[in-house]
Amino acid sequence: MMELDRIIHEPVRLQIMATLGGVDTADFKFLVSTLGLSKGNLSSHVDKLEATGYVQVTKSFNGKITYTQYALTQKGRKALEKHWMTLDKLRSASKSKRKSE
Amino acid sequence: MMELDRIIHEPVRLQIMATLGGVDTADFKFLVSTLGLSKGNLSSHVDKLEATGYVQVTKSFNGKITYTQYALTQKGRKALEKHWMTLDKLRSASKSKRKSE
DNA sequence: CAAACCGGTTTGTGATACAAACCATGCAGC
DNA sequence: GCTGCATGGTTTGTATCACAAACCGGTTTG
Repeated sequence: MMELDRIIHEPVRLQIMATLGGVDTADFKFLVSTLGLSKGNLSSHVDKLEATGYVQVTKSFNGKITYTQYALTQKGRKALEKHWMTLDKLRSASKSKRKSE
Repeated sequence: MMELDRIIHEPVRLQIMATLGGVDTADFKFLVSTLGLSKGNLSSHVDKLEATGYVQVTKSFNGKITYTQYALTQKGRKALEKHWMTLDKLRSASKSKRKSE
C-alpha cells in the first residue's frame, strides 16, 4: 500500500535531500555545519544516497585540497517530490473521519 | 535544530498514528488489515507508542474473547500535529533558493 | 480429546544510524 | 626538514531497532 522510501525517509537523509532540493549544489562542510552532523554520519548517509542514485557527488580540487560537492540527481528530485506527496496522503488520511475503506 | 521525533517518524508508526488520528479508536485486527502489518510488528510498535504515551491501549471483552482497542492520547495528538509541522518546515526549506542562513 | 483458530506477545537476528578513530594532505613555526 | 595542528573526509565498532517467526492462553470445531 503506502510506500515510504526508507532511503529518503530517514531523518538525516530527509534533511540532506531537502537541503539539496533548495540549492544547486552544496559542499561537505556546508552540510555538516547547517545540519549539525558529525562528519562520519554525513559521509555514510551521503554514500547511501549516492548508491541509490539520488545524489551526485563531484570531487574536485580547490587549489590542492580536495573539495566535494553534492547535488540532487533528477531521480533524486523526483523521489523527493514523490515522498512529500506520499506524506501528504498519509496526513490527509488522518483528517477523514470514516473507518471503512 | 530540526527535531524529528523518531518514535513517530518510523514509517509503520507514522501510519499507525495517522490512522488513529482519523478515528476515535481502532482495534488490533483493523490496524493489521488496513496497514498490512504482521501481528508481531504491530504489537511491538504499538508498545513503543504506548510507552511514549502517544497511544492509549484499552483491553476489554467482546463476549469471551479479549478485545484490544487503541486511541491517540492528547499528547499523541499534539506530537503528531507537531511532526507534520516540522515536516512542513523541512519541505518549505527546499523551496527557498538561497544558500546562506 | 485433539486439532485448528483467534488475538495478541515474546524472542532472535539482520540491518543500520551514529560517533570515534583513523587517514591523507596542507600549513605554520622552528 | 621535522613537529604539531587543521582541514576534509572515510572506515570501523557498537548499540539500537524493525521485523517476522515462534510462541502462548484461551476458544471453537469435529
